[in-house]
Amino acid sequence: MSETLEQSLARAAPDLPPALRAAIAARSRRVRVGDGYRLFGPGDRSENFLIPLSGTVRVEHMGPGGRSVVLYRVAVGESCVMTTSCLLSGADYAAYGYAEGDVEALALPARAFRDLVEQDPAFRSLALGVFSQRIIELVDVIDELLLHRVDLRLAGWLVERGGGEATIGITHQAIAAELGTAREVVSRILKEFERRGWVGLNRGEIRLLDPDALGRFAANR
Amino acid sequence: MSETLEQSLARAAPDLPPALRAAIAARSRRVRVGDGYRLFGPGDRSENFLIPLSGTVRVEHMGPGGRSVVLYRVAVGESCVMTTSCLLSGADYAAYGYAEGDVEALALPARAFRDLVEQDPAFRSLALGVFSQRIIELVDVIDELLLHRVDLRLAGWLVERGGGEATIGITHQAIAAELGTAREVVSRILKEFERRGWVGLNRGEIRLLDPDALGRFAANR
DNA sequence: TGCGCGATGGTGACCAGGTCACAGACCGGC
DNA sequence: GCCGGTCTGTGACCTGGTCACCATCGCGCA
Repeated sequence: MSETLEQSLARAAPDLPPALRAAIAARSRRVRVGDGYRLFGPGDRSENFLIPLSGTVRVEHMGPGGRSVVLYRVAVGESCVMTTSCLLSGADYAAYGYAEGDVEALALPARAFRDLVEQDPAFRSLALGVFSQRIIELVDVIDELLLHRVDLRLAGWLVERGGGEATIGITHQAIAAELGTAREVVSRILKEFERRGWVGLNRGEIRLLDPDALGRFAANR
Repeated sequence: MSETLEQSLARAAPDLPPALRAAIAARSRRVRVGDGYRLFGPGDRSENFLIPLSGTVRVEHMGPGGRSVVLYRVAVGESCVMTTSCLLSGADYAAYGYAEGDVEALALPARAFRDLVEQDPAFRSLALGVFSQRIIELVDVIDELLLHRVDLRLAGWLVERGGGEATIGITHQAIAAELGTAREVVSRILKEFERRGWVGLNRGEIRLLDPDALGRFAANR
């Protein structure tokens, strides 16, 4: 891959103005990590504005008891603002970022971020848009946690995550982290779904036998 | 009160550069509402960037079942970004804003907000800072909700809210909304605190008899 | 003054979900 | 084929949320 940063960015974020892509590429470095790699976490001081070129970044919060929730995902061409936020507000990180799939990303240093905000109107609206988006997503997470009824949420999550595919490869523990609940709860509910014939269970995988029934069940919320 | 908007803003936000204060004041209108007034809510289309001059604005999220949580408070000189966020990201409101105390505020229309972001570096950093701050606060709320142990959280909340005062005037229902739990739960726990001699209860008020004990209890988290 | 009504608080019964403890199943490497 | 770690299943138990209902208070008003 002898592609320049700018070319990579053009593929990942074709909507950005070319001048902005050039400006970002000029001050970023390329980061490549494998599936599951921890890109950032509490205590790190590597304040970068991350822009995935391939793969996504899962941003999780971990509470004191070790339980965690997925706050949001950073898709290709979007950007993660957690680190930037903490930098700007002076607070410490409250989140971990993990690679999902092999991730290639641009890392724009905090200094360059500030400069671009000053100089480039398109970058400003990009940054503000991303911040807004994250705020909305966080409120959605809060809504989910308040609403609970884990069985309904799990059913909905399965259908959404399945996205037409017949099988989902994931552990119960990982699902628990997605939903902000405990592993045992996920196991119990999945077992119940299996009894009803909605899913088939194997180690590390879930077969969706009746996505429609799951969808209807989830819609009872 | 024949004070100009600019003078009011100078009192509320003395740290802002005078030129920025003038620019904000020039395009804002003054809003005055009484305690408890609903400043915004889902479905409204009055996109304003609110800057309280006196009183604070409580931003609450309400879930489908009618249960609510306080997301954050906007203090004097700060600003609420919920409406702005929704505007920028195209999503619908997920929150209500209520006046706490008699609130006087500047309302800066969305259009003016965008213009100021473009033109004024100080306003840009103000806006980005506020967004960052809110993100951190939302993650804190998520942390609290995950951690639960409502009795510990309630004890901590009482001490913090009391702030040295001997009495807090508030209903159990309102406390439940603060913590994102149910009224009955608050009543039960407060009753237990009363049995232990930590608080005294009267309709609409809570006397803190032993804040130290409450503090120690909360610290067990 | 006393009546009525809405807001507030108290309580018991019950269910959902989280925690703890532990066992069994599976999987890869040696 | 054995052994370790990882993943899953399950029962016992506790906390918290929901529901139903009543008691009490404050206040306006006949």
